[in-house]
Amino acid sequence: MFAEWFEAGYFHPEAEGSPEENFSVAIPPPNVTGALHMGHALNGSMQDTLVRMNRMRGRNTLWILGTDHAGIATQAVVEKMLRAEGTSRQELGREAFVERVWAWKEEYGAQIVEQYKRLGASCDYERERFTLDDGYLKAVYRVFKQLFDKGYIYRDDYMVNWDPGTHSAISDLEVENREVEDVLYSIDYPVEGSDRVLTVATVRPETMLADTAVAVNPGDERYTDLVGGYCVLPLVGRRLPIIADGYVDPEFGTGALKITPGHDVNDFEIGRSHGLDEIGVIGPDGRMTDDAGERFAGLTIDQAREAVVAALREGGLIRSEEPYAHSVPYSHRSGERIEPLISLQWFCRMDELAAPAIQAVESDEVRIVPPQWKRVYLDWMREIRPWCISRQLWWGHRIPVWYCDACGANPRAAEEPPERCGACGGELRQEEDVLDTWFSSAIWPFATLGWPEKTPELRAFYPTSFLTTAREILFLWVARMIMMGIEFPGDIPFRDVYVHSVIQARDGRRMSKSLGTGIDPLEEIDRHGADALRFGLLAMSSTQDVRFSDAKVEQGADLANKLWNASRLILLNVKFKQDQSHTNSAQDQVPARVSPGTTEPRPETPEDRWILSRLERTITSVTEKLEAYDFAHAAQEAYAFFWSELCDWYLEMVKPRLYEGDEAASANLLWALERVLALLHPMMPFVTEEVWSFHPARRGHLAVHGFPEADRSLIDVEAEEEVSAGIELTRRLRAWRDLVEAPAATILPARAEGVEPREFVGRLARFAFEENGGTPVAAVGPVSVLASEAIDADAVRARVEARREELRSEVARAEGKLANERFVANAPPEVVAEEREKLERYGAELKGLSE
RNA sequence: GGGCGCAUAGCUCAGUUGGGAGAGCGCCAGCUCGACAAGCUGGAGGUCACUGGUUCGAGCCCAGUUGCGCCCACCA
Repeated sequence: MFAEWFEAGYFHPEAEGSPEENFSVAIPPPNVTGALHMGHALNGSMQDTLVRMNRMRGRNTLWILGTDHAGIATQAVVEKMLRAEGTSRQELGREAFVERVWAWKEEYGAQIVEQYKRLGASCDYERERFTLDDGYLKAVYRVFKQLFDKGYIYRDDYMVNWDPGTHSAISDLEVENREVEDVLYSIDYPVEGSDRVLTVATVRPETMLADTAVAVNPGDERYTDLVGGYCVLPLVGRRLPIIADGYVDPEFGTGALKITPGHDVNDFEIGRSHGLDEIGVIGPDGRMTDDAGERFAGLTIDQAREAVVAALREGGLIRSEEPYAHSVPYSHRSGERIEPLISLQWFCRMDELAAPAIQAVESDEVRIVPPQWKRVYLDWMREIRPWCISRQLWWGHRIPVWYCDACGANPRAAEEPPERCGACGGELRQEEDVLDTWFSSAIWPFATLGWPEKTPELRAFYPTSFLTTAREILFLWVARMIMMGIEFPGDIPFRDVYVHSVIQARDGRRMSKSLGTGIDPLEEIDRHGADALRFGLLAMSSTQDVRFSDAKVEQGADLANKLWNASRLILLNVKFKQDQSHTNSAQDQVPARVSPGTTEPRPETPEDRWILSRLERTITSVTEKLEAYDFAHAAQEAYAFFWSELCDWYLEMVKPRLYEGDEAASANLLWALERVLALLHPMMPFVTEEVWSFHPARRGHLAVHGFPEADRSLIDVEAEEEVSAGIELTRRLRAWRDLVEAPAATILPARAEGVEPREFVGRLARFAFEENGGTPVAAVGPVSVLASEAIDADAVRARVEARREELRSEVARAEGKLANERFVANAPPEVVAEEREKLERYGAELKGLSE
């Protein structure tokens, strides 16, 4: 089925028309390292549903597909492979290593794309992009150069999150804080020229080797006299100025704080404002440097901590040790503890870029749904800090900056490698570092369309229509796309951002590979089918996080099955000229493929008018839900209409007519089936397309069939009321016979009092309505059940008594309400009227039963 | 420390503006009804976390309490 769509070119639109009239989506690019996980499956199902709906509406629709080179993740995978081979990236050298990664990408990178096809995703597979392909690289370099020229990009020695695992700086957003139990050491620092000591507290005694000051609060009278003096750093002997800084909390510990500008973010800030020395004792490899002193150099951090503590203990300088729970930064990428250290990195100033991106969301030009995320976005953007964009990796976009070692001219950025130094003509050397992966992701919506070239695709499909995303990348990715979109192509990258919920594991934990809690969507597809998984995911999605529900996937599978079976009933029995020549002999009882025709509704009976009316209401409602990104209710409403109203009721109502060859019934069934298939197709493309292939009105694929638009003229309130009443009566009659334990197959005699019920009532409830004669034994609504051998008199009496009880309490309830003067006075008149009507109705029934 | 969210049937979740608590699954009973037992029919099952308030009326609004979850954050 997928191949048919694909080969027909439905997913590959011409680059025509304007973004306003077209519909386009840029897929959040999966990592090349990845396999389809449940997040992709959910996200993909949502996007495909809207993409297919809009394509069916006849809009020129593009769903751009591609993958992300995912710098750190991919490099790590290949490095692991090299280790298994007994070699390393250092041994291979940069060029050979990068070649290996490319080779790896060529071999495995296509996997995830194939998996999207299994899900049924109607992406444009012919326009697939990769964040490192040639055109994309050009776009990245153009962006870098322009930001550089504007002065936003600069190089600085600054405190960064150093990840000893990946040997690279990483951004604040890639750091996760974990609660950790550490030991808080209190250490005495002797005051110079005095026998006093300042006691400082730290969980990281090894960093004391890099201390360059001790700070106290300026208002702290205990230490006023010491400010301006010095401490002597134990083990090292360095003189540490005692400084005053408002940052220090006098309430915490002794109120004295050791300052380590080289290894602590706060201390770094304090150090810069006081002009303190910055000493680094921990190297990029996570080991102590020579500056830590002979005694400690070369030790790992843990070893150094032990050694420092031992040495301090020996000197009697540790005043106390106590357990201390606090949060510690860990690398989201490698899982190792982050070392804050000072390092020469490239940064991008964000203030100017953020301002219009804040404005765009404030004004709802970019609409964030659900709306609570708007504030989260705005709060973060208003506090935005410079972005460290360099990474000490080899896999990625090498920063397009060149240095001249000969004359030491200022580094220059260029889109193409410059030949020679502009100043002295000397050889140039390109920056070794690569860009943060998110730097290239940030330009995804327009770089994939060919920017900076003025391509037809860019003209036709930018800005894109919407973005679905998990909230965890709201800052990491979404915010940056908005900034870059406004800065470069000059327009927001998408109108709507839909932040979807997270599907958790069955036990409520996070789905994660490392926890072993992941559920593989491909296995679910194997087991239940892609349609079932899609339906299940849409139906279980919500505004809040939800646990993965096997039941919802099974509900989807059941729906697919029901669609097939109900269609079989309709298509095998409907009166329509069938072409037997295409009989599919491979499958038993599968209806023949039939020649094309057209369907039109033919509302002749109230039942016809009822189902047609209900169908139009369902179309309206499901469409509204989909447009509001309320996939769960859209899916479940479509399910409920099809299953309950169409199958359980209408099909049963019209069976006799269908078997007799009633043309109106046939026409209505074909019409309803066509519209239901089209309505469900965006959510469940495979089974609907398959069933459609047997529909006599078939013209071409359902994938490009018109999406149903509700026809208000078919809404019929009168028929809805009449048939609803018949359904209600049928239900009550069935319940009644069950309660009196009437044999299921027996047709019971009854008499209609007043209005004759619709024909289906007697048939479906298995009652025969007689004109006269018989002894009434019970009243069910307007129906008197007549005595017969099949009915046990005691059971009837019990049933009638039970009903009396029900009615008495209902009457009492209504009377109580109406006796309350304040209710009658204050409640809206229609509510009061309703209550009066109930009292009357129940009262009448009770009276009837008592006679 | 700040922000956001969640507690409703055995389970997973809905519940639009305040006017008799719903779905799917599970459970019980019945059913070879000319599509479907992956089905059909009927049924049982709820102190809407707790306390107080507003209101004629509260699952829904307000205040507080308890228990969970997530995000952000530079107290050693």
